[in-house]
Amino acid sequence: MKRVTMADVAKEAGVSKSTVSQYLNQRYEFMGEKTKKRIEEAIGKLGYQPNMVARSLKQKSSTTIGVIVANISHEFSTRIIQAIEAQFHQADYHVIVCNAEDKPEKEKKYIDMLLAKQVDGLIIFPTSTNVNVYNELNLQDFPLVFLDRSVPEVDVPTIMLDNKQAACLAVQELYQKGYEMLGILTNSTEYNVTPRVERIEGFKQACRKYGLPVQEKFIQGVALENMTEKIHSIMIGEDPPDALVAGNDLVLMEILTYARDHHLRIPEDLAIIGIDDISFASIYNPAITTIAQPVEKMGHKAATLLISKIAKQKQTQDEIVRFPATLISRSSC
Amino acid sequence: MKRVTMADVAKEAGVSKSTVSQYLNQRYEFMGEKTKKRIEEAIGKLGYQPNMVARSLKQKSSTTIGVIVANISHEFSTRIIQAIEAQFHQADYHVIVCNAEDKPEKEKKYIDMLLAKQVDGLIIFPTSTNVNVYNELNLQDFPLVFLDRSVPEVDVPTIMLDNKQAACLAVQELYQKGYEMLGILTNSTEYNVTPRVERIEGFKQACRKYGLPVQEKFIQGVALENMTEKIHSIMIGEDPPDALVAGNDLVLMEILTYARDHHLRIPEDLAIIGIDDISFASIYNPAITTIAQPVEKMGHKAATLLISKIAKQKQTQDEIVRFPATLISRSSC
DNA sequence: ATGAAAGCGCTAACAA
DNA sequence: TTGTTAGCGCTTTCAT
Repeated sequence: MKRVTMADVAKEAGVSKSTVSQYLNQRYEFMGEKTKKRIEEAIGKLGYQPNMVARSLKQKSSTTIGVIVANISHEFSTRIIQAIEAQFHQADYHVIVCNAEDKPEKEKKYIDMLLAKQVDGLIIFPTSTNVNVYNELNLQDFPLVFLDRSVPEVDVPTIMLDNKQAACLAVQELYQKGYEMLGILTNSTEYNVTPRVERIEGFKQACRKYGLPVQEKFIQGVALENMTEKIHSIMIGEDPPDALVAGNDLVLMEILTYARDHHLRIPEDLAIIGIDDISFASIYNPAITTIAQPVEKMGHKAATLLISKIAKQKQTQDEIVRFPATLISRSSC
Repeated sequence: MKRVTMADVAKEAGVSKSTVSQYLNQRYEFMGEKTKKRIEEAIGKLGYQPNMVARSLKQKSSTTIGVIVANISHEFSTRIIQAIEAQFHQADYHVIVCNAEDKPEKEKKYIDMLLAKQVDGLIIFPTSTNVNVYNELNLQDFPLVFLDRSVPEVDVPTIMLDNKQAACLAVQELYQKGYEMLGILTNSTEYNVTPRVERIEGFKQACRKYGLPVQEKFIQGVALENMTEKIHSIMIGEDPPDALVAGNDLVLMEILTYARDHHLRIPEDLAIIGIDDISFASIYNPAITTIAQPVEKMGHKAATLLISKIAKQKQTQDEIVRFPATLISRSSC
């Protein structure tokens, strides 16, 4: 497994390394046709492959960026990563994806590793606890973009859903369908994760707007492990809600599982709307109404934003870009 | 954004670069306590972060491996990638994931890019058309492992499902539930993609074993775009099958969508078993029986195998490791 | 116990 | 038009 280097090509072609380098970097301007041809042949004959590591060392750019996702198990995460990857692939960048599993220490560790690998930029779904780390990066003018969540203390361009509007859309739909006592369930709000907090807030605002009662006991941010239990306590109480908003795909699964296990008919016994349009919502029986994030657009935007930051094109950047959610109305409510 | 180098640390600590390097690589043996302390302090003070690119250039190892997945849109792909990533993370490797989108040219391009980046190894879901490329890698003793699909012409360790057994399991379950006319649908078999071909083969063998009729018209490998049409032609024909095996998750979605649109009751009008246990199968109404791949085990095995290959520990390696599928029986059939 | 120096494969002035 | 040379930041003999 011996690698062919530029020197080998140079020797084979009877020219110097620099000439080969010129050739590889398309600086043909002052290059003789015959030289070009000979280098071309030498490369072909030896099966030369440039060594990006050496190139990176010199150029101080790895044409690689890192994505640190808070939790890969949401369909939203994998889908937006695909969109991001597609965009960077076009720009000839590679993407290293890291899953922080909602753990700030892991996030920190990944940031360090990625920086050590000289990535040219970072897209982070921030856990909020590493504020000093983010600020440090920012101070050094390191290309950084936040996704999905915002960190008020840090001045970094952020791509996220208009969460309040999303929750509002859900409430509106339920209101219009005639439901009167709504609830919303999200993952734990312990760490003030933006989407959860904002969706709950939007939910409340919308309820007030439509004159619906706001029952705190039906508005819960609770860890997934305890979700079933929480749902149960809500549903067996006096005057249970007639409609529930699922804060994300995983919560939706919990609710559907509960509904099935307890023979709740959807939407007769309980109407459901899920925030995040997941693949099976449309084929579920009955089809589940959802609030969709414009995932591709968001991934695309995050990627192009980072690319432009890397290119130092200090183009005017809105600090936070909020994308609108759309309602995908189906039979479940 | 000025990076601190080893030279800076050396100066700050009043020692030479080599000593700092020793320190970083834990070669403390002959190092004075005071020197150690001073280097430690200098690193802390300057906030030094080693440059992995420089290190990689010297060491000829990037502590990065590449995974080229044939098609990321299968839940199987994303889940097994997670398992692989988890394993490499433990070994302090980074993983670059590339999606070949079932296109051999893209696969080839990714292989070249990853090699240029000096990845230490590759896990590939092979498209079969790049046989010469695989052989070249193999010839050079480049650490390579195949996943999900085998390539007969190439002698590379391969981790895959025991596809025949999987299909057999599906048929057995349907047979035992009393179904008599079975069919199986997979993605296009045009390129002889191992799982599709083998699942069909296993299906046929099992049907014969149980004395069930083998109707070629109910055994189809067809592109996803044309799946609905194909299902329709099968179901409206004379004596349609009373049970269908879905070759993978995407096919299952197609069948379920069709069933819903045409008001086929499951399992009364049509029983269904899906190969690949996807998250929503259990909460579907009715719950869908599936054949599960031991995804985590497979990812783990692929990763450890590659790691051991990288470590040149020429441990005895079975050329192809086939993992058994398991039946997850639910109400749908 | 620590330092000097060579070199990994490439790029980019600057010479020629 | 092409070659010479000096690094990029690190590791690793080999001296000292």
